[in-house]
Amino acid sequence: MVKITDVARHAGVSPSTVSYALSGKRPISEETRQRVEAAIRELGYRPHAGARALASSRSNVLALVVPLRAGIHVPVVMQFAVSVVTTARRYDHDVLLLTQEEGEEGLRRVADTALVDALIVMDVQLHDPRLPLLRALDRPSVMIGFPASHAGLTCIDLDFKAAGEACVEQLARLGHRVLALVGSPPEVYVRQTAFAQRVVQGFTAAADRAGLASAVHPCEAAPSAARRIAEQLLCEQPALTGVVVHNEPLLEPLVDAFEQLGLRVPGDLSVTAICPDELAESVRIPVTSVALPSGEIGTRAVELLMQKLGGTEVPEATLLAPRMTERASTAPRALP
Amino acid sequence: MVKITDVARHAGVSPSTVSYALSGKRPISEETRQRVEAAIRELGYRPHAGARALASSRSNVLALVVPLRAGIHVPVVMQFAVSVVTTARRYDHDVLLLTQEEGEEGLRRVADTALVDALIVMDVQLHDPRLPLLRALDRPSVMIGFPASHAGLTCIDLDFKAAGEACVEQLARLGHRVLALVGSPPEVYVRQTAFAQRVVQGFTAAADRAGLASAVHPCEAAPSAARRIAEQLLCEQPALTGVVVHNEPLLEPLVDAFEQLGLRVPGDLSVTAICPDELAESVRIPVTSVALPSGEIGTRAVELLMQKLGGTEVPEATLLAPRMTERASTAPRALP
DNA sequence: CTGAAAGCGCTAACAG
DNA sequence: CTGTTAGCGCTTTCAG
Repeated sequence: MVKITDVARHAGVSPSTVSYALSGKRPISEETRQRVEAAIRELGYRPHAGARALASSRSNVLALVVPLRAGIHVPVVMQFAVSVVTTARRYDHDVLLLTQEEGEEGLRRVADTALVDALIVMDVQLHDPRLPLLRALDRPSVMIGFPASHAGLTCIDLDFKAAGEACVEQLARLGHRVLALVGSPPEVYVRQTAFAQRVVQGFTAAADRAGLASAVHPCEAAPSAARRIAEQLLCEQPALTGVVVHNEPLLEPLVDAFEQLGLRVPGDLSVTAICPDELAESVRIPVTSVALPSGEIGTRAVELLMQKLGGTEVPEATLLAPRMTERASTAPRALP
Repeated sequence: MVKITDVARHAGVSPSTVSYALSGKRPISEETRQRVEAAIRELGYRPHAGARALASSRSNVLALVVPLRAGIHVPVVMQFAVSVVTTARRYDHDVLLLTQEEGEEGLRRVADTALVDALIVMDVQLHDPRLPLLRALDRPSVMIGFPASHAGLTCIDLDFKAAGEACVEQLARLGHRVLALVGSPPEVYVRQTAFAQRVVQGFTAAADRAGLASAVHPCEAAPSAARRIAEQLLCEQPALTGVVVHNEPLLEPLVDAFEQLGLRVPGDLSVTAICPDELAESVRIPVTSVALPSGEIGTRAVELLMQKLGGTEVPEATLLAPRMTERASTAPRALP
């Protein structure tokens, strides 16, 4: 293995000069830098990550904790993970993958052994048991999602309440008076995942404000549930003309189910969703939607972490404003 | 930060004794071990990962390279990643997440900097550009999937050829004489992903052997493609009664499309698939399928790597035998 | 702008 | 069964 002293000797400089040439932490004359770089290239030198971590107390590794639970949409998690890795690499960091299953002990382990410099935690619950730990850890962290109280923590997420409102307002603007929200699976609400509840809050508040009739239906994510929920909706709200879907796997099957029940989308029923743009676009009838920008959230999460690692203060809460795209699934309410 | 010398002092032993008590690499008297463990607990000691890696030249981290490409089914990748992480933890290892995008340079980087001890590479192509590198690296690796030639490498995967054959044989047994394979998206074949081709080989070979008519149709993964491909199949093979689906996102929509075209499944058309069991079970008409055991493959991949790290020889090729489960989508061919 | 040298915290000979 | 000690390869004062 070629080490820094080999490079130094080859370039006719001291090891510290090589180190500084690499880190840029102090000025190096152009000529010396050239020689060092040449030596590095010729010898194929790669600094040893462990030695570096030991000497500098920085591992240049971030931990990413991904959820495994039922009711979360896998492609969103994956897209998020990819954007975290990609962004981390831009800052010369790598990403260690942890599963939710490892729990608090896992977080403590990677932080206390200095395996990672900082942590990103996904799928935060309203009363997440990891909160006290994250506050106590000597390493910075960013949470995707908002717990009940985030004092002393850094959180980022789509503004799901505003997203729910935006969907309602759009439908209201189109003249719809009776709305329904088809939400996430019941277990997601039971375990108090904040984002699901926030959508409900926004949806209900906006509907009330606009004087619209509204109903909320948590729903299994299985496509087979689509037909059942569609029938139930039409039965309970015969005058229904506007539907908001916050349940990725159900979106396409639900639109199909409506059509099979003889309702044209958007002729009889306007549909909007909160989901990744790619999904909304891929439905047979492209769906008007508020984007779930997993990629952007991942990128921003890493950027926040990098600022914290650099000693910069960052806002405790970052709520991304909803961005709605009109597609083929919404239209003005047909006159009776 | 509490370090090993603190623990040693607190327990009245030498640092090396603490180290050995932790690693078990040499016998420690019961009494001493107790004292050391007590000291560790009382002080909340955690060995520093970097220091450990430097001194032992083992980071206890594995690299996992995940594919990002179009045409791969995200939940399979995710399930695979989770099983790798879970199994790695059982061996006291962590997992560093790399994206395909980083390419060969990424592999070289994490290997040469000693960030990781070993690598797992997914989505291997027939003529994968990473092969020479993996052979040359001084660290062991395991590939998920089989390249054209795997001499000097370790590969593991479902036996996709046998899986394709199993599907045909099952349909043949039920009396079906005209079969079609609805495959992965064209780009998957174009870039020569081995597993997709192997399914085709197995399907075609088994059909020919049994004297059955057969046709292969690569197909986009979008649900919207289902209706189109269904019509095309029936048009080109009017006598079609057996379909093999190797395209996860298309499975449910395709079954729906057949029914909408007036074909009963399994009454008029028997359908089998190669996909994760959970997917096959979740379709409205549960589908007879050969399981894609991502979890098992992940586990086995880690176990192979651990053996290699331990200096044990392992087989170059591990092909998992297909396991077929009969469900509601297959039935004997109706008499004309 | 550059060098010398003291660690970072742990492991693994070596010695007993 | 346990202790002593010499590194592992790099960063970062301190000195010039």
